[in-house]
Amino acid sequence: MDNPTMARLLSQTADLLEIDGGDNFRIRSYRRAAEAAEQTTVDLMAAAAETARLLEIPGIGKSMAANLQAIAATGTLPLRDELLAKYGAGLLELLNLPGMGPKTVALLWDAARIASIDQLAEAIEAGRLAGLPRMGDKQIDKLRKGIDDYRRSAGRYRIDVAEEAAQRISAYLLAFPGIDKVTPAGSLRRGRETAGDLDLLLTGPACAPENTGAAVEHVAAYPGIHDIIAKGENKVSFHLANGLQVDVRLLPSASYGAALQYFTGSKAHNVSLRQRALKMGYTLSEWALARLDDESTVAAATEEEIYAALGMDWMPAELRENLGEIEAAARHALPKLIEKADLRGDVHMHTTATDGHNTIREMAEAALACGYHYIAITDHSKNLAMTNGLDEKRALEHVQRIREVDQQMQGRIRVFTGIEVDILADGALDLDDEVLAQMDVVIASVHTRLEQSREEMTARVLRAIENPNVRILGHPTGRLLLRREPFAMDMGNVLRRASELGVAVEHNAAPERLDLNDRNLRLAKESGCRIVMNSDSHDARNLGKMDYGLRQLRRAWLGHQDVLNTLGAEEFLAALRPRA
DNA sequence: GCCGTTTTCGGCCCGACTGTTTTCAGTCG
Repeated sequence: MDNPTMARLLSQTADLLEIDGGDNFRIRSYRRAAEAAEQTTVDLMAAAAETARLLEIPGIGKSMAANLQAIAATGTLPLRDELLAKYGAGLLELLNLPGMGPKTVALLWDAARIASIDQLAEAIEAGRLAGLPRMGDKQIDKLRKGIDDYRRSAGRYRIDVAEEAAQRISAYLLAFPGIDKVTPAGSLRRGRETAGDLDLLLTGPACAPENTGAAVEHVAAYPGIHDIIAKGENKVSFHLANGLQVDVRLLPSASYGAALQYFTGSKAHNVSLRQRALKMGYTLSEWALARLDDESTVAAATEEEIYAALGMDWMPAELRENLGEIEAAARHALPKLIEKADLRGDVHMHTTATDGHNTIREMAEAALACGYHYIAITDHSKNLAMTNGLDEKRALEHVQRIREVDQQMQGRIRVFTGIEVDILADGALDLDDEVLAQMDVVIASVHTRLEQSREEMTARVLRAIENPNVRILGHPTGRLLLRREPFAMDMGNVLRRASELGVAVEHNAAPERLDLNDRNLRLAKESGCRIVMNSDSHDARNLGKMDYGLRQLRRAWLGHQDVLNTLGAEEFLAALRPRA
């Protein structure tokens, strides 16, 4: 069982306890433990053998350690099983409906023995909800609509989808006189891979308190709105046609910093920050940091002054996940994170020889325009027949052409030879070693989805990187690559071995790829594994588009020195595992 | 149930919006 699955069991137990009317602080502990299990780079299955290792994780105490050990040993948690037996599994699904919290779930259960979304839908149609406390016509309509929406899909949205929506809505809002600035907050600002909703903050004269009426009406008139969820004096919430929820907030400029801090989150970061504020005699809200005694404002206009008043350095939004950044900011020891200008090369791209849209020369010119010092051309190998993958003979001819273009560029940019080979089911590569030995950069990637077990998949990749020609492990987790679940691998083992062998691990920059998630990137950093950030471009226009991948690197606290292609051309080649 | 600038007990984050409440509970972020 992996960490996210264990985290889910704890989180469900918290939900069930809440429905059951359990102690709020005990419930919070289960929530906190679930978050800890989700975030930690410790492999909980392995750590379950040693209680001390579990206790080192913040949020895990004696009882939670015992719970994790029970899960590791039996695959289930007794308390959760007990509560599920009492209420049934459908109850947890009810919590997914908008406006449906534990109190309402408990009410529906107590009053009407409703324990699933289907039963709720049936009860609504049969009119059995009328007359229950807090169940007026509007509430029932809201539930009916919520069930429809939930069945239609919901879930989280890829970050580029949210960003595009943010840009369109911003352009509309900025056209209104008196709205000066639109700032996206929330997961979009923190650079997460997905966003559950979109938070937009508005400032300007039209957003001054007591004077927001016209601006609110303008927001509510946005042509892309599917339906309005809520509309107040300083907030409008709505759904777009694709189901994405947008929360627009109108703010006085005096409290812009407090609001930006607050709505950027994450929730865990904010909770910690407010606890810190309380200890210092302050209270922090979305309006201001204020004194507890006389309620006078200490800081509110900018994030910088709020963090400063709390004795901390300002930090980039990507770090705000309550993973130690608050302590680091208080010690004035925040890391200097990698930036776009630090990247000097891109060593994964395709050309017209296989499934790319541009020639070698065109890719080189485009990379030069991006300010890169070097690239590697890494077309597909023969196993990917659908891409016209290169066999041994064509691969050697291609190498020759790459070297010619390298000459033609006259040192303005270096063009390295390379190839992206496929890792076969048994861990062998699909091209001969003599050919691979000709390449500056050999990226080994898993492309085919085989129904292999976690152990088989791990063994397959471990064998592939033993090949001395392999210099970079590509698509290490295959995330979203096949639009299904990522490859299930023992990433801890793979990253550790890659580090020992000097094989670098690729992090793909495209929003639909993002090969390594936050946890795996942190794991790579802890393993001493070198990361290479590539675009995997199939089109010259995508070469410089590294923004999404960069934000993931920053979220994992990676700095310039942690990413291999921040080095110059010759240093980069020298730092890779020596060629066979 | 966790944790320690309140340190082994006694605390544990804050405000807006909604609906149905005649003064507030529940949900959400």
